[in-house]
Amino acid sequence: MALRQRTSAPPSAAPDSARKETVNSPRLDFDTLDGHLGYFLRRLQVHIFQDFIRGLAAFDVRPAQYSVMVLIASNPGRPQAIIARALNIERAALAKMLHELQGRGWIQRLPSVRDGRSHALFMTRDGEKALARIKSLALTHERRIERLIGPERRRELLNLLKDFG
Amino acid sequence: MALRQRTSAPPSAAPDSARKETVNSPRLDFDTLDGHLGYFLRRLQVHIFQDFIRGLAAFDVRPAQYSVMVLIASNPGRPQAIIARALNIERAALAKMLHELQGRGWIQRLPSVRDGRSHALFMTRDGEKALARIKSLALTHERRIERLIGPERRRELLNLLKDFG
DNA sequence: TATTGTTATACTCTATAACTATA
DNA sequence: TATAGTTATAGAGTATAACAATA
Repeated sequence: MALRQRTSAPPSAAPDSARKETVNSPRLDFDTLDGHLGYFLRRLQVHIFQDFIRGLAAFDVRPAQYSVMVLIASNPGRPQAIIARALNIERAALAKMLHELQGRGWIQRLPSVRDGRSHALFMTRDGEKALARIKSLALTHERRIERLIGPERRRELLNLLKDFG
Repeated sequence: MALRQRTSAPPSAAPDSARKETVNSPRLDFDTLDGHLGYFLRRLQVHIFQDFIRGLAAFDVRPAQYSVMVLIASNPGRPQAIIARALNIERAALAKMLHELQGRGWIQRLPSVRDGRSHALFMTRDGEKALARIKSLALTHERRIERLIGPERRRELLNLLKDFG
C-alpha cells in the first residue's frame, strides 16, 4: 500500500528557536495525504458538483434534487422510504426536499392505498417537462466533465466505481 | 458516452387515472443517474469520510482538519493562504479551523517576519504527538477502505484520480 | 413492536461580504 | 490597488430524536 507512516521526525519537531518560515515555494509536501483515496475522490467530486450546480443554475436544481426527480420519474408510485434508501438520503431530509419539489409543482404525493402510512410518489406534467430540460443540461454537464478528465479516464472511473455499489 | 437521454416518455407521464403505486420491488431503475460520474464518486466518498470520522472519533478529527494538520506538519512555516489554496479551502473557513486547532494546543501561528499580514504555521509538540497517533488511525482507516473495495481497485482509482489533480 | 412520514434541532460545510492591516 | 487574515452571515447537507398514524 502506498500509505506509509513517516519514520523520521518532521522539521517542525525542531525546537521553537530553530523554526523558520518557509519563504519561497518549493512545492508543498502532501505527505500521507497522497495515499488517501478519500482525499482525491473528494477533490474531483466537489469540482463535479460545482460544475453541475452552475450548469443547472437556470433551474436551481442541485445534485440531490436531480437524483430524486430522476428516480421518481423512472420508478413512479414508490414510497419515500424506498427512494431515500436507494439514494442514501435520510428520510427526514427527503421529506423536506419533497416538500420543496412539491412547492414547485414538480412532484405529487398520493396517499398509498395499500399502506396508510406511506405516500406514492409521482412526477406532475410540469415536473416531467422540467425534468426533460434538466436532463438535457445534466447531459451537457457530464460532457464537460468528460472533456475535463478525458473520455477514457471517465469510463474507467465509472466502471471501477459502479460495480462496487 | 454512456449517458443518453430517454427517447420514449416514462410511465409517469400517463394520465393521473392510470397511475398505479408500485407494490413489489422489481429493483429500481436508476436511469440517467447510471451515467453520472459525480453520482458514483459521491457515494464512495461519503462512505469513506464516514469511516474516517468514525475511525478517528477518539481524537475528534475530521478529514479537513486532518489534511490541514498533515500539510502544516510537512510544510512548517507556511502562511494560511498557501495552505488554503492547496486544499481548496476558503481562507475564512481555514481561519476558523486553525482557531479550533490552536485551542486544542496542536498548532501555532507565529507572526511572519517578512510579511506583516501573514502568519507562519507550525505544529506544537503536543500537535506532533497527536498527529503521530492520528496518522496511525488514518492508516488503519485506509486499510479498511482497501479491504472494502479491494487493493487493485483502490490502486487503480488512486492512479486515475491522482494525475488529474 | 416496528415502520412511514413529519417536525425540530444542532452541527458541519460552503460561499460571500465587509473589515483591518499590511504590501 | 491588491493581498492576508478575520469576523459575520446565510444556505445546504447531515444526523438525531421525538412524535402521530399505521402496520
